[in-house]
Amino acid sequence: MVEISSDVIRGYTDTMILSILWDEPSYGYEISKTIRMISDGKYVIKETTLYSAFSRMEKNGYLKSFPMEDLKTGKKRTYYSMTDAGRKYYIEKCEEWELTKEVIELFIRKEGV
Amino acid sequence: MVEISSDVIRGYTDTMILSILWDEPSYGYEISKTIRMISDGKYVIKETTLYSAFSRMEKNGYLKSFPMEDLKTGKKRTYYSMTDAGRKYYIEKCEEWELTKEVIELFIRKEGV
DNA sequence: AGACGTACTACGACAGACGTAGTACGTCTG
DNA sequence: CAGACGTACTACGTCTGTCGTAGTACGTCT
Repeated sequence: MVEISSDVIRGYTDTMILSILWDEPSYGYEISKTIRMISDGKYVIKETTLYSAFSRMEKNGYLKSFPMEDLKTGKKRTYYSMTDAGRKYYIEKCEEWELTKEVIELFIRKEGV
Repeated sequence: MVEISSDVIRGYTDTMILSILWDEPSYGYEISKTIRMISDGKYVIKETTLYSAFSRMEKNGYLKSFPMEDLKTGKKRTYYSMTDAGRKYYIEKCEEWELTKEVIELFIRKEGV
């Protein structure tokens, strides 16, 4: 069973989170469920990784947190929304990804080659 | 200028090195030049990163080092060659890469989308 | 009553990448 | 012929992101 190593994901958890926040604000638990769902269970972000990413990104000005009540349950949650800097950062990371992918693939052998 | 962040490469430097050692043994400086050449200057591995990867991989049994004279210059160099475990590891990393790439791309927006 | 899901926070460990520095030797250049 | 530069490392310490462990709190389900 091939598994994704955290060393590869490292540096892209932020991008995943921002990708989800692009359209609308959300909060921790919901984001983690969304990531699991989108990746079809192939990647499950650890809680500590998630919340440390939040505080890092808020410190860097990519996110803003605010308390809000969950629309469905009415419970108080800590929501996060993207800032303009966050959108810019996300777009840059997407460009960086294309380059990184290209470079790494120069050193990868496809199955059967 | 988009640059590759070390957090993404993290965990794939080993794979790059092994990729170069697949066909024939080589030594530090030569490997670093080869990586720079293959990636067309897009990725330049730091010396410390390279040599710490060597000792890590030798400890893990993926590489074996031996002293040998450079065929061109006749100078003594520390050569590294892949073990069977190294080849197995490299193949696994290539498979892992395919999965990782798939997952990350689910969170990446292509230019203009 | 206790398990489980939800929703966090705090603290510390770990590993890989990197910065800085130093050594040594040979070649090239002004 | 002195100094810069390329080659070929080694040693040591720092930083950062991920993750393990643990704890809190509240609601639902069985």
